[in-house]
Amino acid sequence: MRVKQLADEMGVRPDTVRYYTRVGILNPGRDRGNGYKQYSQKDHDRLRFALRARALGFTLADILQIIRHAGRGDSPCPTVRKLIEQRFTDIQTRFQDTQRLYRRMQKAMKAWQAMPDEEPNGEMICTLIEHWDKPR
Amino acid sequence: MRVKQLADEMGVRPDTVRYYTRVGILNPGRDRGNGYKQYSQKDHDRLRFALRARALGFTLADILQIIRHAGRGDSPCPTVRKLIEQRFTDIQTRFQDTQRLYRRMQKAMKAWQAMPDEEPNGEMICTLIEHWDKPR
DNA sequence: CCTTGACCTATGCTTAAGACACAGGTTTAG
DNA sequence: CTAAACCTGTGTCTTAAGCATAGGTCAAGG
Repeated sequence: MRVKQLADEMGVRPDTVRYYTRVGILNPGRDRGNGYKQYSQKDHDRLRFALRARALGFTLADILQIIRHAGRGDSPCPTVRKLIEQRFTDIQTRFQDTQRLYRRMQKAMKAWQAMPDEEPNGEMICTLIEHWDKPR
Repeated sequence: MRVKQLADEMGVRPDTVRYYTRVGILNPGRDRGNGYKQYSQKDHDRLRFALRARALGFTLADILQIIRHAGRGDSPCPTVRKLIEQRFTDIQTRFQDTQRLYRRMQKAMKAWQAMPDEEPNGEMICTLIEHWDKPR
């Protein structure tokens, strides 16, 4: 199986398959003759696993670590439980940051409705941005 | 004024000042003699502006565009109003994506509390991940 | 005068997860 | 047999800095 076929079956782009190959999640052989990568059923299973793990917030480095564990016969589950806690903390932080920014932007856009456009002068580049949060 | 002094005054790292210089937001001169960058009051004002704009969700490319506008004497405000709408849409999308992932992770972690660790077999790498959302 | 150590600087490389560009190879239709 | 459509591998680009490295500067001490 070649890049495009595998990508189409899993609903991703060929570049994603190539990238996962580059980082070592997939290990295709090579077609002697034209040098094209040849993906096996094992690669197919791994890609399916990787996409599910990514949808749960694991990084590709996490996924690689989990696969390596499983490859040595160990149960990867304890690692998985530990890793998802770290990723959960990360997402929590990102969520809060994004929310704060979201609200700040909303507030600014609303305040700007009542403000006129002004020309830049020596000190100020844009009064909207430089005055948006100190209306006093 | 050199890199560190400007960075300290604005509460950022020297690398941030260097990066903003690389992308063209700051334009220091050079100290003949030792070749160190020399930042002026104009750079100081620009950095202050850039940090405020970044805190409102503008990208550095946006900021550069706004500064260029102002440099030609045009009022950058119409551009600013247009750009923040685009960034607001971006953040809205990111906020929703992050929220969805946050909830998915929460759900998975809860479901996993009742699931045992299992060894990997031929098809499965980790049952937690491969079965988390189809409990039948 | 010289040296040690602390601090500072410029430059280039690395990051995450792909997207994109490009030159060339392959396959299918006519 | 050729032209078009499609596919492939490789390399570069993206954000907004963080980090490593090698070397320069400055003050204190001998």
